[in-house]
Amino acid sequence: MSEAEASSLAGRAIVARPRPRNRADAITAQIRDLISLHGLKPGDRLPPEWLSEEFLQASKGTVREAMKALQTQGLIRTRTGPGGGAFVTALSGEQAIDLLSNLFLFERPSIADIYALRKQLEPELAAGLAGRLDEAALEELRATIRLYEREPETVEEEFQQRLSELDFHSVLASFSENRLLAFVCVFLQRLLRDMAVCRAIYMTPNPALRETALNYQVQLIRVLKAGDAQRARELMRQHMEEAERYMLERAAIRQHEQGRAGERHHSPPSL
Amino acid sequence: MSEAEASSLAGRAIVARPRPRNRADAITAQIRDLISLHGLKPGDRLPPEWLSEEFLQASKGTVREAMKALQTQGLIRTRTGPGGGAFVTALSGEQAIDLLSNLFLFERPSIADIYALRKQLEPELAAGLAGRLDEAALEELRATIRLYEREPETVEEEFQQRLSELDFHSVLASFSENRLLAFVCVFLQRLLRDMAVCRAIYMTPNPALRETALNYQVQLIRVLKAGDAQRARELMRQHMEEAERYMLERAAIRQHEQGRAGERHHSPPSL
DNA sequence: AGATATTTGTTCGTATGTATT
DNA sequence: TAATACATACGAACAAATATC
Repeated sequence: MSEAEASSLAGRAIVARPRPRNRADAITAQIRDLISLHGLKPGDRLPPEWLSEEFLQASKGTVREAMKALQTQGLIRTRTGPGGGAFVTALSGEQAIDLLSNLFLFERPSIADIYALRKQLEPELAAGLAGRLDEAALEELRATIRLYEREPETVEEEFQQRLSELDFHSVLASFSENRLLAFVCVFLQRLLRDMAVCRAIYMTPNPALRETALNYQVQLIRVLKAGDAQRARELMRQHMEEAERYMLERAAIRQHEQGRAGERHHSPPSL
Repeated sequence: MSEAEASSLAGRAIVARPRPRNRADAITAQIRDLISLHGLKPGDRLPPEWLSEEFLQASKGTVREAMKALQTQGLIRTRTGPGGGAFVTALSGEQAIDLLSNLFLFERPSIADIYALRKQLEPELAAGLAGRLDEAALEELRATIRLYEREPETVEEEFQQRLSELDFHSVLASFSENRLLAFVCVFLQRLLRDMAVCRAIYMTPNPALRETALNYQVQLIRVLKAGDAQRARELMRQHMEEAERYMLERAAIRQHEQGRAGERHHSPPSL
């Protein structure tokens, strides 16, 4: 069986598209199909005739609406002026995370939920990087560490340092050859960042944790350079477990304090 | 420090929004902020005055464009008729996966990439479910298995059975209390489904694999019912490793065959 | 540097469709 | 059934951005 046959068969079997609710949605699907059918790649310009009112049998406003949908899906971007028009783009990781962040807007995962994944994935990420980082990459990691090397003086600085600590993990992820793994890790970090509880926790000074985290990361850079995958995995695993323990503990204390105060802060979701 | 202070501080520190490229984008952001600020929840109706041309200082078409963006982000849905309008919704898992699928459209992850995550996550998922499934859930799993119990007779049936096999994992995920973990697992399954290579592999008959997969899943249901988390984890780990081994092996064979034939099928991305 | 052509972005008025009461 | 309140769609004109000559 050829690739094409397989593709069409699978396509028939899998994609059960919902009936479009209006003209704009139908056009969105139509243009997506055209892109797919013609194998357009990022950077390619959409032929203007595909977007013409005559071809689509819709007015300019409706077509614009469809384009806006494709745009927010990260599939195209438009440019004005001569030679402008709609161009195929690849959805960026950041944009994808922004879109995904809406998924857990109203029903946030718990700290334990997030760490259940981090504990599994970040060690693998670290292990996969052992012996594969060049000097420039190592230096970038060291530079990130330097941002929280010194004792913080203000609450704001404390907070910024914690964010940089998370950044360390993002930078690490960015070096992974497994884009999928990197993406999920960065997404998990972003979820942590955005959680109100975590943000509050991040602002409570904790010199001891800072010290040990720093220690982990210095060690990690060393074993990554040495190419010891097993040791890197183990280090990260310990780091994750310690971090989770700390976060859960602080969250419990906070909840207890708030319970005593009798206050119920239903903080609005941060979009 | 209060929750509100923490939130605003963090907000300032984290969200560095790119300047909107046009009026519609600005309105999109503005409305999102209004929803967030007023703590609107799924089901709530957006006050019509927020969408009025006077308030937003924009025309109908532009406002509509902004609404279309919010709609494709899964944040609102609109209803016609009296009492209709724009309503806040929670982004559904399916819609989120659809949005995410665009991320790896042009640069697909490899089978190894996907299994690097599946191997870590699915065993945890299984372990977390041990002893927590009621009879209805167990029955749903058994029903899924029945779909590929019998020997397939046609290629199409073979293919459908493989999809049902993947469905087993989706159903399993749907029972998890960790929505985040469930989401990532289902997304990984979807990535596998959509890969052209996998679809081709799925169509090559393999009675032995079907048999062992079935065996794994029957055993898994048993230990889940018995509440043996450790055994569930181990079973799933083995199943994942075996599945990966098989997929990689078949992919290598396929590539070899195609190399001999001298053909290069650049299959268009399936949107 | 400045005029010009091309293409997206925005507006306004109007008309039609659709679901509730 | 009819009136109502809302979304959806159209089209012509105008504004803004940007590449080319």
